[in-house]
Amino acid sequence: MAEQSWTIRDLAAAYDVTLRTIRHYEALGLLTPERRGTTRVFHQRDRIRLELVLRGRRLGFSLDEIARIVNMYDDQPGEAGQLEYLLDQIRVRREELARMRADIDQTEADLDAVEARC
Amino acid sequence: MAEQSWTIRDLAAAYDVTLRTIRHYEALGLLTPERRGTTRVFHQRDRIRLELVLRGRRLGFSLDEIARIVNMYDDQPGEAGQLEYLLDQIRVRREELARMRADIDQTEADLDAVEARC
DNA sequence: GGTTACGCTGACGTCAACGTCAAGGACGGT
DNA sequence: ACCGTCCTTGACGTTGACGTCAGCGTAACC
Repeated sequence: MAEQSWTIRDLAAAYDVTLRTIRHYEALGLLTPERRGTTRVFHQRDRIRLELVLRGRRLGFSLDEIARIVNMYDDQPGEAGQLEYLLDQIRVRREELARMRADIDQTEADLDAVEARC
Repeated sequence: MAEQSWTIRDLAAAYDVTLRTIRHYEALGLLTPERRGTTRVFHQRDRIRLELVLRGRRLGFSLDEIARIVNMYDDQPGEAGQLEYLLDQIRVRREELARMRADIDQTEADLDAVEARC
């Protein structure tokens, strides 16, 4: 069975983003579609990447940070220094996520209080 | 005992933001310091507000959204329409927070996987 | 063979969230 | 009297994340 592929328009519709956004993400190296002539051809890999990007975006990360994060998924951690760096980045992200979770908890508690006042 | 107060510099140092940021937040109505002459004088209320703003910021909300949220804490929900609107806003925020929590869970699971690969 | 639909690349515009001067007023210390 | 420190208000600059428009190519359809 041949590998499935999508046009830029397909992808934009599927994830509710604009064509410009997808092109922008490619310019930043977040997506690396195949080219047939000048036309972009997207594969499953690109869909997964886009999902990662959008999730990062919802979590408030900059596209720059997201780039570093998604590249962690692909990188073969060749050298030992690279590996160390990678694990360090993971630790940093975990800390951010943990603080976010705490912020969410606090905010929800606050919302509870506001709601109770009604 | 007199109410405690702080200068703009105190507040900036305490929350690790710039003076410009604090002035910007005042311009947007997020902070409403007292004035002694032209000089801003901050009180406990402003500290609490600033904490809310920074939490909202860490969660990726725009200052505009944050303004609406923090004002929910103060508003006396006068009319019934206002109240309805307020509760609706709370519901919307809760949904966003819930999705963020899911995103965080997913991202942490992904980080686990990346880490395990090492 | 003209129109419509889709694709591409520049390149300039926009908006939020500040950064960064410039120019000045109000203090305390020496 | 003058310095250093803190405060103020404009006002223009910057960065990120796209929006938007111009100008063009191509493939399908009628």
